[in-house]
Amino acid sequence: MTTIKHIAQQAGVSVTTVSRALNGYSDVNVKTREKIKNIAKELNYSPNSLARSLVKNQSETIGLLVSGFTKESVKDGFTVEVMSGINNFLSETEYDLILFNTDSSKQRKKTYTQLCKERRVDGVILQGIKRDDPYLQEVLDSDFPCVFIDIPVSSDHVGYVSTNNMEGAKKAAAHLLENGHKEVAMINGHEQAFVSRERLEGYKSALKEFGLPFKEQLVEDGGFMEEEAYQKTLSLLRKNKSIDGLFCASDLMAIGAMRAAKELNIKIPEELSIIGYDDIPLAKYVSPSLTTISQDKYELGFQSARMLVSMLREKTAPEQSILETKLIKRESTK
Amino acid sequence: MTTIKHIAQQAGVSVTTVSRALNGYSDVNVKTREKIKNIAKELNYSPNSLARSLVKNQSETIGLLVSGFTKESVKDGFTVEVMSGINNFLSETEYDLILFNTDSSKQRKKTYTQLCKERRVDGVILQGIKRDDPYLQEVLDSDFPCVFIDIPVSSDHVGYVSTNNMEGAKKAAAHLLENGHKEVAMINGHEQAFVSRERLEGYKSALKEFGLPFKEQLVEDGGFMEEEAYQKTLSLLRKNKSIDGLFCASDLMAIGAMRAAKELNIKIPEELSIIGYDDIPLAKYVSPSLTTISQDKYELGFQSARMLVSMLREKTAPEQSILETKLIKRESTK
DNA sequence: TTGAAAGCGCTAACAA
DNA sequence: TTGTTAGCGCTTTCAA
Repeated sequence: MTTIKHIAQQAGVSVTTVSRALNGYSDVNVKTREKIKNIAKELNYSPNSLARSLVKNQSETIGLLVSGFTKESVKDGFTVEVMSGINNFLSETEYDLILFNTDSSKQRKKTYTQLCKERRVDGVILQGIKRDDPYLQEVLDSDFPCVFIDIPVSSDHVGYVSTNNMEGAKKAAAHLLENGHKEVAMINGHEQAFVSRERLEGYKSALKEFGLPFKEQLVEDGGFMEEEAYQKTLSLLRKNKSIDGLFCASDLMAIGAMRAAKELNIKIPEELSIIGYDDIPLAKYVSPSLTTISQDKYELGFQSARMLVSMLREKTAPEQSILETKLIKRESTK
Repeated sequence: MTTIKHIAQQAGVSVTTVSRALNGYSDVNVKTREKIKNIAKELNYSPNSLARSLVKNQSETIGLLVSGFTKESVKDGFTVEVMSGINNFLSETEYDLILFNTDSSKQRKKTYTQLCKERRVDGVILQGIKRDDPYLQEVLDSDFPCVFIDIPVSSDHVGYVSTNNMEGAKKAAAHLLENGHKEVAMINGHEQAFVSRERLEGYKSALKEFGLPFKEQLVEDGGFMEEEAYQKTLSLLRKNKSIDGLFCASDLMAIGAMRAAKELNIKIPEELSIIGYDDIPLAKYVSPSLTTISQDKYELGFQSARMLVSMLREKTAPEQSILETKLIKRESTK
């Protein structure tokens, strides 16, 4: 493999000059530069980014820590769309993405920060980490430039991008209440998700606005999983015959809920309106198609990458960015 | 940031000894090792993988070149599932994944091989590259250990994993023909996809087996896109009223085709049977649910990672691995 | 405009 | 069992 040493030899100059010529420094003779560039091309030279990173002490890589990249959770295209946004922004920069799998056994031995430190990534994007994740604090304690997705935590080196979950959930519940539903239940995600807390607040807030009491027994956690939501909905509907509206904190769970309703011969939306959250690709295609709160997953990724790169390049302070949601009316609600 | 130098100082030994102790070499005194390990922990030491890679001339990273990681193509979860398989295998190894975006403008300046060479990746997995991609040859000409997904090309440093597209397509067409369909059309992908050729062959082969002639005018390319398939199906059905079966080379296209049929008030499957290819998550949920040929996308990724790692670690020869497909009977075919 | 020299953090002969 | 030395490929002072 060709190195600048080889080029220097061929060109009869020092490695310093080669380095300068190839990196576009101005203080090098035009002819020398041309000569060097030609030789480099001839020799099919590729700079060794490892060597460069080592001396410059920056790797031009960004670490991506995602959970939810498992076989099962591929279905709700959430993580992918986020990644697609990140990827698209980064593709216009000098940074490459290095993917760390947080579900691996490797991860259990090496903490997130260890992984990042070893690879000397310049910054990190985190998505899908739970509130009780033991390593979350570690990341905060480190001094890695970080952007969290959907984790409203920040410090001098940590920013986040999220959507307005509280408003979104409120919109969802309000949509049902506006249309005359009186007994609106909720299938939430799980205790350890930041967004779940916020969405619960939104739901409560809507109830309050419509002068309805919050009833504990109408809220269940579905763990963001279709099957679990199906089970919970089943028991919810069996126990509370008067439920006429159901807000699910994810589309996948809403799909599970729809299945439960069908099984109980409850007509959607005539007897029960169901509204989801996320607007995943599936939502449009299920039958009846799913009314939902759309969040811009691509933008979530795109913005987090943008923020991180800005922190790295322009030394800007981390921000707290909140994206808005949108109600998408389809067939599953009256 | 702590280095082995610091540790060496603290421990009163040479850096060599530290290196050996930390890397688990046997020729180091137990007490010295313990001492060094303790100091390392105390100082919160993290090895610098860049330095190590530089000297060892291997980076323990695998490059992933995917196309189809754009905002639009997220819908058919194909790429994601493949990535999930790759990721899952690699998470049990020492390798990390570095993601190169092939749709970027950066890519136009730097070829795939350049990206890989600069980052000194140990091997590469390629997916979604077209036959006419100018860089494909370059990869072949290089000496990077490579595994292609769905590109049946191999050499002494290139293996591939694919599914039996010919058989799969044949199964699809045969499924329609067996059930009495006489005029079976096909919406294929595009000219530049390896799999499209093979699937066309499978389709022809089934026709032949059932003693039916191949009719050029019954085959159109839908570019693997829902919208395009919708358009093509529309014109196909308008021109050929006798079509009673349709084989689409991807589920997404089949979904587009279903929409076209609905628009023309053609009943599925009573008047027209439609069969897809891939078995993406959507397939089960559309209405009527889509009969399709399932390919194991996760396995595609998993196996390619497995092969590559085996090539890297055990210096095994690249293989040609072909996975089988499975007919999934649902409601869209009689 | 160019080069010599030092060094980024690590590994690996080789010698002791 | 340990240390000395050289070197991976590059950038960056500093001096010429």
